[in-house]
Amino acid sequence: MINKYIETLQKHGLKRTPKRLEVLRILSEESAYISPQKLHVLLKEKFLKIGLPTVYRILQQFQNIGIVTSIQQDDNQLYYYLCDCVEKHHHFICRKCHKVSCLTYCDFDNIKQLVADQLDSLAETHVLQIEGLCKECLES
Amino acid sequence: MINKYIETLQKHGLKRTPKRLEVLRILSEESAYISPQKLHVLLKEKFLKIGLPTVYRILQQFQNIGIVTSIQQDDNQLYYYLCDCVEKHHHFICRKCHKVSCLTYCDFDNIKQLVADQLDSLAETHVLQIEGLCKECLES
DNA sequence: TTTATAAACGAAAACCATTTTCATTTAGAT
DNA sequence: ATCTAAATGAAAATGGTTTTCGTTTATAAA
Repeated sequence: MINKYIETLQKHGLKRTPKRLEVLRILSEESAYISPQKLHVLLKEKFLKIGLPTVYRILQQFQNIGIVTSIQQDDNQLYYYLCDCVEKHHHFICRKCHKVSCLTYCDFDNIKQLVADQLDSLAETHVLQIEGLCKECLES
Repeated sequence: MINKYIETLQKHGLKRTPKRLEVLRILSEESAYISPQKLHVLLKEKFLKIGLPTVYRILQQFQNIGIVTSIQQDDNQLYYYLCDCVEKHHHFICRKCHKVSCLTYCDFDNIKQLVADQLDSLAETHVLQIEGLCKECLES
């Protein structure tokens, strides 16, 4: 599974460095979104010397090449999660455990049409963030 | 038009201060989203002494009582715009002139159902941000 | 395998939006 | 007119994120 991401790295001219690989490993084993700070703590378990700027750089690069997505929570902080995003879809985020789940849903074609009809405007991008309680958190 | 917002202020126990009224006036004459910094500059044209913390406090309070909405742009900054939001709807934002337009559209009922069906989860909130080019910016 | 080079990285500081603290002022009720 | 909680200004603090720059490393070519 990680191999697919490594290919994406190389396709975009990003070198295959130990730190990038470890970030991929951590993110792929994590079902919840994660803060750069927490990722930094996890990375320090493996690397004696790794700075927070490196973590930020890696996350930004990964976001640029489309293998991570960032979300902004109410605390005005960025969080990140891994998603290949091959097909258009959205994510459901549990506000309690922070788990991110893919939702087979995207209404952008409809939205584009409505924006054209109602506003004579051109919709180019959209971001949909859905939050609530996941199955496990509902049961507990 | 502003009167409605003033009522909302008082309904929520916020005093009718000159600075809050001026913020309402500026926002109601502004069709684009605005940064706290720019709002501060505009407010200083009328008030000799007004601090940035006051601007932030007013915007947060207005957001709490539902008369302004905040959005986060790629520069990691918060911007604000006025909207009464009486009915469920979303906004279209022009990425060039930053104008905010209401769009008669909300698919949340459907989303709730899909989240229940696909994930056995409960969708509680959603944020949809639609960006593109408005009519004027398309023509120019 | 060695070498060359651009990319990656660490350390430290800078940046800057936002928040907090606290003393003073003010809006609105009595 | 008086009172009191809310609002505000000033200054500093906070803290997430970015920049700078010198050093190291991944990778391709020799």
